[in-house]
Order: sequence, then structure tokens, then C-alpha cells
Amino acid sequence: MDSTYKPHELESTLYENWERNNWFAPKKGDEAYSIMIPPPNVTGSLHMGHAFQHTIQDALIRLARMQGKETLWQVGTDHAGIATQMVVERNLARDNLPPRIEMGREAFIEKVWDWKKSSGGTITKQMRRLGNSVDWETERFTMDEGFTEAVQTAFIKLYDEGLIYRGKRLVNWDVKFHTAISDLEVENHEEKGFMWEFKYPLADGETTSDGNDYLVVATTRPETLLGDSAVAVHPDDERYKNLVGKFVVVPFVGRQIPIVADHHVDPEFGTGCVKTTPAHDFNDYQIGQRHKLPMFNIFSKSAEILVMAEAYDADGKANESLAFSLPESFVGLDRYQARKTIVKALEEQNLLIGVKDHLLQVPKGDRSGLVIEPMLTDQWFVDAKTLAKPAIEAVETGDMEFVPKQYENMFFAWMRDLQDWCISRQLWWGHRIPAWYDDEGNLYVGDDEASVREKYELDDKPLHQDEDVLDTWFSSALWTFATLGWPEQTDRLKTFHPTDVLVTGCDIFFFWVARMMMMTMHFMKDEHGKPQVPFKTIYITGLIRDEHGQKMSKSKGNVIDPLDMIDGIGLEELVAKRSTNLMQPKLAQKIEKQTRKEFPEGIGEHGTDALRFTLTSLASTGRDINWDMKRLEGNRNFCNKLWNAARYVLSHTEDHDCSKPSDEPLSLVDQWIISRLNQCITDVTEQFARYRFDLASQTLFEFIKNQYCDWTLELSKPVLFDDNATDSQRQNTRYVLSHVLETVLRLAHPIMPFITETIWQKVKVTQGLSDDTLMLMAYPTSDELLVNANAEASIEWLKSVIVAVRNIRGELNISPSTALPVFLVNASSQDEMFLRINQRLIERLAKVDEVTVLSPSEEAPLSATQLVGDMKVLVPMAGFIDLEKEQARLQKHIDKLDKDIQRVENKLGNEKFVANAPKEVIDKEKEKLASALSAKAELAIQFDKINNAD
RNA sequence: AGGACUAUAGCUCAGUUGGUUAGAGCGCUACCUUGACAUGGUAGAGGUCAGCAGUUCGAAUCUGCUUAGUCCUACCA
Repeated sequence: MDSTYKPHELESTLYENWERNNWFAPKKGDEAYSIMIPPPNVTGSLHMGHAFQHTIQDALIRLARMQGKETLWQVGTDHAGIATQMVVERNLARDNLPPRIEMGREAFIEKVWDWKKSSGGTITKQMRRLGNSVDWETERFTMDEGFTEAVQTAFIKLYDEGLIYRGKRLVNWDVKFHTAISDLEVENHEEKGFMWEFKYPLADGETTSDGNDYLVVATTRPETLLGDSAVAVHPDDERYKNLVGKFVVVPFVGRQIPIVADHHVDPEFGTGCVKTTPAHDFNDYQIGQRHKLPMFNIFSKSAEILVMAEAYDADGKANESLAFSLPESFVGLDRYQARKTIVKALEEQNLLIGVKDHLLQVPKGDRSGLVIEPMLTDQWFVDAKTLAKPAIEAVETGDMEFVPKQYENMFFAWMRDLQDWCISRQLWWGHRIPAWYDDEGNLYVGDDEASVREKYELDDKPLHQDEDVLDTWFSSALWTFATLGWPEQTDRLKTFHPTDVLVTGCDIFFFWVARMMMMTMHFMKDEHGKPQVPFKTIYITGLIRDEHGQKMSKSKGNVIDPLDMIDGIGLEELVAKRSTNLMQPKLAQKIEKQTRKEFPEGIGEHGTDALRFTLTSLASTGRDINWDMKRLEGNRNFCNKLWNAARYVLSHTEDHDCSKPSDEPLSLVDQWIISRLNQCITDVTEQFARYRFDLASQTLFEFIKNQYCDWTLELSKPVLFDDNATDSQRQNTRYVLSHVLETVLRLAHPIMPFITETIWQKVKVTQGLSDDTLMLMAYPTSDELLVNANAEASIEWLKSVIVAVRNIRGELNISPSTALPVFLVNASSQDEMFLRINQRLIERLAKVDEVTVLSPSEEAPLSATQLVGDMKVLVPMAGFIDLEKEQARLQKHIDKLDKDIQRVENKLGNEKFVANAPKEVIDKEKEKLASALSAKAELAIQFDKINNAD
């Protein structure tokens, strides 16, 4: 083995071997365990968030597999309708190819499939590099044949059950992509804008109570006045009560529209008069519905003023008799130009009263970034309220559990107040809606045209399919069961559904998780007909941010590709990666500067295991993670530590059979580390079960570094190197070194698969094992009988004595190469016993040439002092110790003890404390006080001794 | 507007049903090429647990308020 840890060399070939042997595939077992991967966008690439979530899933899966369960980690990708279509359209423009519309639907879709083929491999490559042990044999795609069938089946069933309907509704319209989007795909941003006030002339000579012949309305969107259907006032507003039922005249178009009374209006806000545009505002739509107002659409699909306004009755039926032409001077203007022009025209007609600055929330499409236009269109909807009920119940009863728990609140709040879900998208890439229309506009839903004709007993009249596709999230909502073969009742479905845990970020909680719950519980029932949950536990990870707590994003230029942390990347390449293909190229310079400052030498190689270990170490629940490069480095060093520890162990065990100890009993050191190992196994297993990957990692780190490397390896040296040791003792030590290492490799494997497997392949030989791979070995279980208090006491004592001497050495600057004599004073019979057993080890590890126990009658030489319990460890001062330094050191310790004594005395002097606190607590305090007092006394004596010697 | 979360060492974070001498990693200081490891070893310094008030014998931990920050949901034209 190489003396330094070179992750790339060992990681690159291992995965291939695992995969070739098909060790990721489920293996029959009594108990099943499954995780469905949140399917990443097929054409995307993995970012740190994925690396994080995948690491956690892989750790859980590897653990379950080692625990002998029939384990499936279902892999797959999502077709990501709008995102993918957007990328492909951009590519067409870049390659000077005809745009989508000219190309036509079929040709375009072919282009998308081509793109999927050429770019879809990125993710799978990354996942392999991350060591993700997914079952590649059953990889799925949300648009593969079987999945498409599942989507159709689900849609048709829901339609037949009345849970999907079609209707003309006001929806969020993306004016760039010309499609409806769901509420969730709209992001609200606060922006500075204006509020205009203008006059609406009253018709028929009416006047307000204060004598005006007009009403004043306030609006942030004056351009929509062309499509107004009413002016609304509050029913109790005395100012306008007499005008309800009367009319105003819409400027420029001359239509008369009614004044209606509606509770929605806040009389305190503005003038108390609201212009009402049901076809272009969600609140106005509601008002319109309540008052059966007609609706006027004045915008094209790109939000430009139409030639003729389209008119609809309140129920959504077109009503051509109400249609009207729009003023020529406005026709064709986009909404912002129209706004300017109309405000100017209002001013010219003396209708404008004023304009104020106004802070408003602007809804924008999350993909296009453009302001959403509420638009009246025919769309498909899912009755979300009905589907949500079983999911809510399942969380209430605990059938589904959130980790961390607080997400329940968010879940309930959202689920209990659901609007119907708009699932149709005016895109081409996606699952086309299985609905057909005849020339009269009658609707037929079925698998395909032929089955529709049969189902509805249609003759051969012409039918045409709905042009729309389904929201991507409609298909991914079926992910947990459609991947397992549904609608067929496959064995896989029976074995692996419900799944055990879903690991995902809260960013797609509503998009995906909530909808998956709804769909799954509707379609999947157990043998008693009870709805099945999609997963028993939902583990929600935090977001990975950069070191300043900023969200990682391409436009901020602060993303780091997980693979670059693994294999490293040069500065120039990193700069290039970050500053090209930006949506806003002008940011490139700033990003370059920032990157050069932050990574003057690029990013070094750290290896997958270090990355994974860092991610799990940071995975405490319910908290975002600010990425810290330093921690990654620290953990790479930890890997190096493990690597070198293994080199040491192997160098002493390679040529021996270490599968068994000798016939002689194990030494206390040997028993101690085995005892600690068993405690470690218990802790790590429990922490995994609680999803506390941070604690599991920390426990492993502590054991491997502080117990195994720092002590066990050092304590083995006297045995392995000294001529005095017997063959049996050496055999025992070799056995323990090798056995503990082998066990801890199994224990750490779920988090650090590569380094553990690599080392294990060597260690297994010394343990007489012939198994092929660590990943299929049994996960360690602890043995209570091996937890040994006696051995622990002895070795903890030994460690304290060694540390005491080192402490004196360190604080008094005595060279580590100087061998020191040590005297022990106040040694109890137990101390003396421990000394007899451990003396050689003290001499060796503390570099002590002689340990002498002084009886009470013997005078100790002038010494530096450290206490181990009541026993004094003395290092004589003759020759190497500075008296003043030692006095200062003693004083420091005495001061500390004084503070402790003070605090404890106060506590014990408090009658209420003594009266109320449990006896154990009081006893503990008393003990504390006694030992602190005696410790202080001892140190004071030493202090005085030095004084007198002066 | 409503809700949630966060505030602990210079930095990134642990701290479980209230009882600790409040921990880890990184950084810092000193010493050290000791036969696995300088991607190292040994030792050390460093904290009014955001602030205020309360409950309690006892609060980093429970309650209320304040401040700062993050996020979610909704939204007044």
C-alpha cells in the first residue's frame, strides 16, 4: 500500500467491479427495504444537493443491504417537461436551426429524444463516481414505455372517477413559454412599482354623494381597464351605496359596466372602488363569479393587446355578442407599452388623478422569469382537495412520519388549503393528454383513439387528440409505484411497496412529495383495501449553501460540482466552468474575480469518501448547511489517517493468521479496545436508525482516530517491538488490531464505501475471510458481554497517567526526547495494581525511564505535579524544570479548582437545593467538592514546597 | 399579514427527558522528522451559550418579550 492516500486511484476501478458483479441488485431476504431516488432531470447534472441526498440514501441502502435485507434503491430520471423543452429550444437557436414551431411537433420531439440520448449520461456517470449503489438494471425514466402506460392509466381512472375535469379557468400564464403553470411554479418577488388613480365617469348623469360625476379607482395595472367588467364597492360603504346597480363608462371603449357591491372590497384602502377585470386578475375573477359578470380577454398569448376583445359569460362559454374591438392605437402593444400608452391617454382626457409609488408583489414564472399573466384558458384540473384527505390522515395517524418533525406543520397547513391543481401544459415534451374531441367539441378520454371509439361507441367521425401535455409532476407523482411495474401487480410492487424512506429537500416538497402522497394513496391499496402510503418516513434534508450562507446558483457563480471536490480541478478550468453559459453574460467578470480570490489554486483532490463523510457529518436535521471547504480537507486527512493506520496494521499482520487470538487471555489493552468497539457499534447503529448521520459520523471519527489510531496502535508497539513480549501476547495483539480494523471497516462502509472496501480486501486475508466484497458482509452487531468495565478502568487510568506526564512535558517545554523519571505518591492499592499491569506501556508512551511508587513515609523530591484522581504523578525537577514556570502552572490549576469549589460550595450551601434536588445529584456534587478540595490541597503543598526550595 | 426555523469558540457546527468542568473539526500558539501517517504527533489558549424578563433548588436546554437573520405560505385593487 502507498504511504499516502490517493483516492482517485483506488476509487476509479472499484465501482466498476461492484456493478459488474451485480451486487447492487436486490437479493432475496426476509425483510424488504426500498428507497426511490428523487428522479433528477434527465438532461441535468448533479449539484451538491444531489450529492448530499444521494450520500444519505446510499448510506441507508448499504446499511440495509449489510443487515441482510432485500434491498432496492430504485434509480431513474425525470423528463422535466418545461426545463428540457427550454434547453432544447435554446440549442436550436444556438445551432441556427429552425425554431420549434416551424419544425413541427414530431420533429421537435425527436430532437428532444436526441438531446436526452446525448446528455442523459452525465448524471449516471456522476452517480457512479459518488459510489451510489443503485439498481441500474431496473433504471426508469418518466417517459419510458411502462411509465407512460402508468400515467395514462392514472389519468383515465381519475377522469372516470370525476377527479379530473376540464374547464375554462383563469390560470397562471407564462407569456414566454405560452403555457399554463401551476401556482407552485409562480414565484413572488417584491418590487417597486406604481399605483395610478383615475376617473371612471358615471353613466346616465349619476353623481356621487359628494357631487362628482365620476368614481375614482386605483390600480397597478391600468392597461387592463379595457377588459373591465365592473367597478366593485363594499356593500356597506355609505359613499357609494346609492350607486350600486348603476353604471360607469369604460374610457376608450365606451362600454357601460355595472357598479357591484362585494365584500372583498376594503373600504379603507384607496378610494374604496375597485376596477374589476375577471379575465386578468384572480381576485376579480372571484368577484366576477359571484356577480355572474362577463369576462373580457384583451391579451394575446404573448400578452399583447388584441384587435378584438374575446368575451365569455361567467360560466366560461364564449359569447360573441359581447365581443368588442379594441382601440386601434393600443392594438399590438405588449402589456408594458400598453400601460404607458393608456396612462398617457388617460392624462390627455383629464381622467388621470395621480400616481404614487407602490411596493408590490410581482408573480413571475419560475422558468421564464417573466411576470405571469392571469389568462382565461381551457385547462385540465385535478380535484386536489379530495385526494389530499387520505394523505392528511396518514400523517395524523403516524403512518407517515416526517424527519424532522416540524415539517408536519407546513404539510398540514398546505394540504388543508389546497386549490385544484392545473395539470395541462401547452408544451410538446411530455405525456400527451389521452383525450380526444370530435368536431362538435365533445370530449372522450381513453388509452388511444381506437379504444376511445370503442369505449364511447363512436362511429368513424373525425377525432383529434388534445394538444396539451401533462405537468411533469403529474407523472412523477406516480414514481413510487409506477417504477415497480404498476398498473401490473408485479412481484416487485408487492415486495418493495410501500417504500421505507424518501430522502429529499424541502424545495420540491409541495411539487412532488405532497402529490406523490395523494396519488399513491389513491391508487395503491393493501389487501384490506386500506390506502398504502408511498413511504413510511420522509427525511427532509437542508439546503447546501456556500460558505457565506448564499444559495448555490449558476448566476451567483458559487456552485461547486461535487465531482470537482472529489477529483480536483485547476483554477482556469473552474473559472471557465463558472463563467460560461451564463444567462447574464455580464456577470462573468465578477464571478471570475470572486472565484480566483476564493480558490487561488483551484480545488484539490479529496476523494469521494471524504466528500461523503463531510456531507454526513453535516447532516444534522432541520438545518441548512453552509459548505466549508476546510471540513472537507479535514476529512480527507481523516481518510489518510485510516489509510495509514491500515498500513501499520497490515505490516504487522499480513504474514500471519489473525483470525483467532492465542490460548492466552487477552491483555487489558486488547479487552479495552474491544469493549470500546462494541460501544461504538451500538452507538453508530442507533444513530443511523435515528437518521442522525452527523452523530454516526462523529462517533466513527472519534473511535477510529482517538481510540484506535491514537491509543490502540501506539499501545500495540511495545508488544510488537519489545523482545520481552511472548508470542502469545503478540498473536493476541495482532488478532485485536486486525479484528477491530475489519469490524470498523464494516461499520464505516455505508458512509465511506471506497476506502473501506479497498483496505478490507487486504485485511480480510489476515482474518481468514474469503468473501468477495465488503458491501455484502454482515453489518457489525454489538456483544454486551464484551463491554468490559474493568478493562476500561485500567486503560483509562493508564491513559491519564501518560497524559499527566505529557502534560507536564508540554507545559514546561521539556523535550519529548528526554526520558524522565516519575514518582507516584498517594497511590491506592488499585493504582498500584494498574501500575503493575501497565508499567511498560507508561514507560514507552510517556518516555519515562523509571516509575517509582513512594510510600507515605518517603520524602518526594522537588517535582512538577499532576493529579490522577487522588494520586500524584511527580516528575522530579532536578535538571530540567523551571521553578517559576511550574509554580505558574500549579497556580493556574489551583485557580481553576478554586472556581469549581466556590460554585459547588454555593450549591451545597443552598438549603433549597439540598432539600429539592435528587439524591444522586447531591451526592455527585459532594463528591465533586471533596475531590476538588483534596486536589487543591495537594497542589498547594507542591506549590509551597517550591517556595521553600527557593 | 400569518407561520416555521436559526442565533453556542475566530470560522463551520454538535449539545437527546432541565443537573457537563459547555464539546468536535478547521484555524491559532508552543514544542517535536518518536520505526503507519507532516494530508503527521504532543500539549495549550480561546465561550456572559444574541439580549431582557420569568418558571425552577438548578436553564445553553422550558415560557414570554426584544433584536438580527433565513425560509415558507398568502396577499389590497
